[in-house]
Amino acid sequence: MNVKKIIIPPVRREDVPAALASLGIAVTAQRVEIGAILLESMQHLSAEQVQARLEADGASASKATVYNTLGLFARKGLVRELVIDGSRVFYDSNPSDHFHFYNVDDGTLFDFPSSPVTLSNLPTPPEGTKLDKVDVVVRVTTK
Amino acid sequence: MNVKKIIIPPVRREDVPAALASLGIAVTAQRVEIGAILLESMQHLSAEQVQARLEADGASASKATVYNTLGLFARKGLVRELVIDGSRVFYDSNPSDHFHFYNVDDGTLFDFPSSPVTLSNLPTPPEGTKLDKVDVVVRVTTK
DNA sequence: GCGTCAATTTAGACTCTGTCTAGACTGAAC
DNA sequence: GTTCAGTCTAGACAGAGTCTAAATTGACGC
Ligand SMILES: [Mn+2]
Ligand SMILES: [Mn+2]
Ligand SMILES: [Zn+2]
Ligand SMILES: [Zn+2]
Repeated sequence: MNVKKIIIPPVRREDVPAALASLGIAVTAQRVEIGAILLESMQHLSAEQVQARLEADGASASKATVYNTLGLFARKGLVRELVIDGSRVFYDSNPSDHFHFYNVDDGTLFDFPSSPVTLSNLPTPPEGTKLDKVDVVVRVTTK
Repeated sequence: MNVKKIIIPPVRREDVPAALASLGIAVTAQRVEIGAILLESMQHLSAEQVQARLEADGASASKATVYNTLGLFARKGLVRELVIDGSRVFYDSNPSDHFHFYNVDDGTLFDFPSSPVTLSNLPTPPEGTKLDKVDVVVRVTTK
């Protein structure tokens, strides 16, 4: 497999088990719940927000499971980890390449509108390393 | 002041008080110590690393002072806060615009070699917000 | 159905970074 | 030498995330 499989939201709840399986993620009740929450739409959720939605849905998972599951999903490429503000990590249910706006005053996080942003003349990675991913965060303040 | 004053390392220890003053930072013994450490060269240090170097230099400052001082320096534009990996913030003594490589395997952080990297067609910031800064982090793994 | 077993989940202790508070200290101004 | 605002300090506290050891799950073979 040279081209990485990508799952793009929205994914219907009933299709979540197959989506997990297609990425080699063993299906469990908790993983389906968490997957259904994330894949409902393209969004950016913290671990705490995921756990809050679980409760709201009448489901639940321990803190350890929430963290383990989000970490697993990120390693498998189902979601993308975003390090934005040092106080918590966000998980992005849109794993395709795109950039972000972050409002430092109110903490809101947006995707760039789809537009032909280009990053040119990227230097090659240092000797002995290979590119993993490029994160672009444009920080804005409320005017 | 429309163009922001920038201090570029290295700055000799004896010149640190004037550098602080020029940015409107009141000069104190602890601020000079911390400034001297950071401005010795272009580098990326965490709060913990700054405190360790203070001890190594026979100086010291409380944890609260280290954090307060780094936050103050960042607000005044002497250093730049870098959010790279969610476990701690780095302070970059090169405040001019530049991008970073981060090796996720060993935690090393490099500046891009100076090269004409360009980010084109950046969308305009969302209504009601204005651009603060653009952070580009290229994550690499050890091959 | 029943036992086995590896994978998963769990509660809660723990770690770590960073913040806060309340009092002590500093030093410039008078 | 008194005052006082700004700064510094120890240590309590908070919040995100990790770890551990035990309990649970569920697929599989019988
Ligand atoms: Mn933090
Ligand atoms: Mn963290
Ligand atoms: Zn996104
Ligand atoms: Zn840098």
